Amino acid sequence: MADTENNADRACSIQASLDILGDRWTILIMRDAFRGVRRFDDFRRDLDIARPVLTERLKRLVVAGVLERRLYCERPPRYEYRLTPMGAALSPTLVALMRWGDEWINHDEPPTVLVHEACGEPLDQAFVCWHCDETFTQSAIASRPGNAVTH
Amino acid sequence: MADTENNADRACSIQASLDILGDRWTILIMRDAFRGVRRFDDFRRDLDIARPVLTERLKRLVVAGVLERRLYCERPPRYEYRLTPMGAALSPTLVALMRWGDEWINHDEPPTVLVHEACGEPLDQAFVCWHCDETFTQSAIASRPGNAVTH
DNA sequence: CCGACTTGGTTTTGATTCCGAACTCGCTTA
DNA sequence: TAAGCGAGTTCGGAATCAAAACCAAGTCGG
Repeated sequence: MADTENNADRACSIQASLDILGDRWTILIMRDAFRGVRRFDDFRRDLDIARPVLTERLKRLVVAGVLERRLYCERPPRYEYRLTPMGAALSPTLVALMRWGDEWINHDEPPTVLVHEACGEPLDQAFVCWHCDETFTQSAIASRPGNAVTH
Repeated sequence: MADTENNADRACSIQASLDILGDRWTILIMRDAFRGVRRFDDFRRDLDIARPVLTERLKRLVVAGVLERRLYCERPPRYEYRLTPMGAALSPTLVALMRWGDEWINHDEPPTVLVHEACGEPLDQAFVCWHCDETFTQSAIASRPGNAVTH
């Protein structure tokens, strides 16, 4: 391996994700989308974001395939922004962020609790090894290069 | 509740987390910290980030309690930045981001795979209901206000 | 039929923030 | 003595941001 290599060059899915999500507003826009916000002005009011910035961010998210721009009224033409499956797949990321904030910043007063729909009890996020059929929140985790890299 | 209320005002742990992590560089800095990067110039080279920006970000992360600035050499004085427990607790967030990038951007060639240290098999991230003793990756999830908010 | 209002933007105009390059400081090594 | 290194600080100029005004297409109230 060349010694000029650095992690920024190396393919990294965190980097790739942040190329789409990595600015001050985008993750908050996605959070709102999860909460059911769909319309331009609702995003704008809710986030208190400047219009041109919101316009640009929504466009980028649509291009990235995370939101879909859909006509919901023909005359006058009105558009709404909805989560695509790719966007909906962000839920573990947002949940992880929320739980981290709950635990380390808002400590004893989590503003929102996620519950198992079937039983109504609070739920947790964890790592699972389907092979060992084991669940753990601690980090008994190692990493190795994927199939794109030979080791 | 006042109708001027919006989600930005409302206490939100995602918002709180992003107040610490929410700019173009911070999450990448944390990723590097997880990979074992500790020194100023290593971060700088690895991320190709401007020095003043890195200085400011590291300071903020130390103030936030996510990194610890530790003297590792007395003469000349040299400091390194290490994850605190609060910082280490970000691993589920970073894993979620990585897996999302794996699945939706890098599709068939995940650059890095996480494995269960005990058995070496790939591991997954999921939601768990300890009450029902059930694990699921799909979203059978509802949310309700936490104890800080009356509904 | 006229004017006010709504949604979903675009344009324009300063104020921040960012980046690159050069400089500093304390110390080590040749 | 000079050169080099780690860890920053100090400058401009460039990109980005926010606030406010403007626009367009339609709707509603009187």
